[in-house]
Amino acid sequence: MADLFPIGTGADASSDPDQQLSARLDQAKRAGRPLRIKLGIDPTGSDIHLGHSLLFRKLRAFQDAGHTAVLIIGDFTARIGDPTGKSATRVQLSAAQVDVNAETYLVQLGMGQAPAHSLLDFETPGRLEVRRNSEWLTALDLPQVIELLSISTVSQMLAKEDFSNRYGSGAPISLHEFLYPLLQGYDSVHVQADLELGGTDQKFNVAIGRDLQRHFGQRPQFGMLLPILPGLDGVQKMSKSLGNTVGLAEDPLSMYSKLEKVSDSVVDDYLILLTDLDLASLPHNPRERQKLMALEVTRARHGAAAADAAQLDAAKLVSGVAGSSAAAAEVLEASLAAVNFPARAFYLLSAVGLCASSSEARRQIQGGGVKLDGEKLTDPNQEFAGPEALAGKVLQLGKKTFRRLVAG
RNA sequence: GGGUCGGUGCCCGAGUGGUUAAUGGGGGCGGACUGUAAAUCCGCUGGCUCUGCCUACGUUGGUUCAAAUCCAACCCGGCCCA
Repeated sequence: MADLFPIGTGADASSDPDQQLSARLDQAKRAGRPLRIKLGIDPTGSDIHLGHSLLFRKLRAFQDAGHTAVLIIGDFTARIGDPTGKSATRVQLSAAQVDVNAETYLVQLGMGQAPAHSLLDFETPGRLEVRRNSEWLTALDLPQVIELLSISTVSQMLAKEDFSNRYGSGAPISLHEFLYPLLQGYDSVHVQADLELGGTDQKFNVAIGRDLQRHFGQRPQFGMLLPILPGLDGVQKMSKSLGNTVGLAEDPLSMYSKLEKVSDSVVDDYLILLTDLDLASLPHNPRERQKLMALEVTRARHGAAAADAAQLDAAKLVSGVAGSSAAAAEVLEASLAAVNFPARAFYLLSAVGLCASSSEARRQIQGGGVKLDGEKLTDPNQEFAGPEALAGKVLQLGKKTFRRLVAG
């Protein structure tokens, strides 16, 4: 399912360890050294989602085959922002924000957990290097930067679709954005990567890495380009900034509920890319397929028991019997400790975190979207004297959001 | 550096002195419907324990009873020229 780059055609390709991955593997094996598999992630958000998990699953497969995963936390490049797939200049992140994000990434990848249950193997010696690219990128001086810049050309950069689109439509492109592919490529030089993993949209960046490695006298890396997972909307790629993701850290219920609602058009893609199921053996009814996919993906992350429970709970939620059902056990609790009584309904909603603001809460109540223990609230000014009147009850916003109120 | 056009709410984009928290789309959130979703229809889409008060049209000042709308300076962007 992955594309290799370069493909390695031509007369002598099959034996050239720079053109044919199998030749490189043989060579490494004879030399008794593992390959260095580079995967870079920019800690621009705080969640790893299913789109990323494709890459990590592949990286783990390399680890299990005895190779060294070189995970690069792009703490420096994140501050520039990868222009790939972007139609506007990215907001630059602060160093502190990047640090926080990087930390949560590692936890989600399984740092501190046993390899059997985690996405990456953090424990077996020699299987994982975690590097931050600020380590070497902050040390570059101007002559070195100029050297990097001299390796590529303006027309090469403008040939990249994202840049040409923006240039063509008159959107601004800052010069520093041209630096991104070069810096990412320089990462490959610094860690001496044999192979870089990435989505198919990373081909340009991987190719730049090869150019730079050659320039600095190293043998160029291979690129293994994995398909891009479509997002929940079924149209655009799964991406945090588009809000169409399923996060690995999400609880089974929300993971399942999101997945069982994806467009029919991407159900098969998810089955192929995220599960090991055989498509031919699956039911043809689209709804059945969809639910099976959601269940299987949730199982892979949370285990069969939790996934099955999530499926049951999801069914109960839509049929509207959530209040007292088993699902209620999983409902988030909200403390009334921070609420100042007497509390009016709209204030309660915002104080408990169900609505972003009290004005929004007021509107939701007026719109008929709020229930308390299954009973619709109609008056935003309805007053509650004290916590005793509310403790233990379930406050509901819309069909999917619940909070069980607890005293203290 | 010169010329020119422009910067409006999450995004796009109307509005060129006065019922303007600011038309209209998109997106989002809620409601109805359905096999979930989509599509469709309806409501909402600054904040505040709210029948009132506060903050908003790049920034800062100014003119005026009154400014997103006029003036000045500055900041930022597009295009053309250098």
